[in-house]
Amino acid sequence: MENDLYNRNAIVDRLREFGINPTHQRIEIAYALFSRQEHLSADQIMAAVNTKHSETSKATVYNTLNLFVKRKLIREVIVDPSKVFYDPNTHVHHHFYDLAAGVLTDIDGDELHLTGLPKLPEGMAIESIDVIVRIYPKQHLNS
Amino acid sequence: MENDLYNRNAIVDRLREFGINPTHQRIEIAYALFSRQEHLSADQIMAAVNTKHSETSKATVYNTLNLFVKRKLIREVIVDPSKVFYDPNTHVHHHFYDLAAGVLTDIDGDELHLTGLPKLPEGMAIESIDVIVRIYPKQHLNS
DNA sequence: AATTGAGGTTAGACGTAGTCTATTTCTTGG
DNA sequence: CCAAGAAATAGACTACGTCTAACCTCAATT
Ligand SMILES: [Mn+2]
Ligand SMILES: [Mn+2]
Ligand SMILES: [Zn+2]
Ligand SMILES: [Zn+2]
Repeated sequence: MENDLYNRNAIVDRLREFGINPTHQRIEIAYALFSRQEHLSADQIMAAVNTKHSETSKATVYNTLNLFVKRKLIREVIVDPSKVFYDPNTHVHHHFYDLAAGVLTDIDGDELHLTGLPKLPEGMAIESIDVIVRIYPKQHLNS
Repeated sequence: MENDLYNRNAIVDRLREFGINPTHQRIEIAYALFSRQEHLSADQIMAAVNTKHSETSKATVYNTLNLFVKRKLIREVIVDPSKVFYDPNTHVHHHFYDLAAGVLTDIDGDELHLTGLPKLPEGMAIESIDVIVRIYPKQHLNS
């Protein structure tokens, strides 16, 4: 993985671009997300970062993810009432959410379009638009 | 409110239509949602139902809301990681979410349209499509 | 080299939405 | 009235996320 776009050197640069001091824990957490390019929960990220030897506390995982979100290095996806997913892809895009597997998949922002958005309530501005397409396996036996 | 569409008699009928045995607590919870026509959290519903004298336990509030959702009498809206909202409006529609106030507002399903939804992953079917437009007051000082 | 202080990490207590369990109460039909 | 299933309940419990207070790291200052 020498010329991986998401090697640790590239990640250090990326953190700096976003005004984030690249500490060891921050690099590992960013690496977990960017090298996989998947949607992970805080839990999954903590597990990924602590596989070899326990390096990072729960507090740091949450501190770091919240910092990354605030600096817009990553994005939060809220689809499951029981946990937040973190998304290394900050391009405009949307999501399939597989209800059976609990897995998110990207829908390209160039494919899916919205039309007819009504004017906003007075004095309001848009922060973001999230489209979630909830899907399930056809042969799924529902409770 | 004699000829309210959402008086308790109409609600009893509605519960029966959806195969729900209309007990006292279920009627009160449905009434809280349908008479207001607002998006409420479990917490707010419990408060609404227990204003005069405490009639309904937390367990019953959650049992009942989950039953209503399963029978599709109401719908869940997942926009805030800290609580679920319950929506008495089950027509196809979407939502503005005011991040500052924590309040949901409906966007009519006839106004906002989606185009270019890619084909689903193999063997999957759509359960629902949620569009959340997150908005904030323009003069909002961000953290 | 010692001191300082800011930024970062940590363990573990804490808050809290939602679930579960064991028990009690209600309803309904015989 | 009785039996039995359905519903409601208190309160223990779980789990995600936050907070606090102590500790560590490191670079700037003396
Ligand atoms: Mn958050
Ligand atoms: Mn639920
Ligand atoms: Zn994504
Ligand atoms: Zn709605």
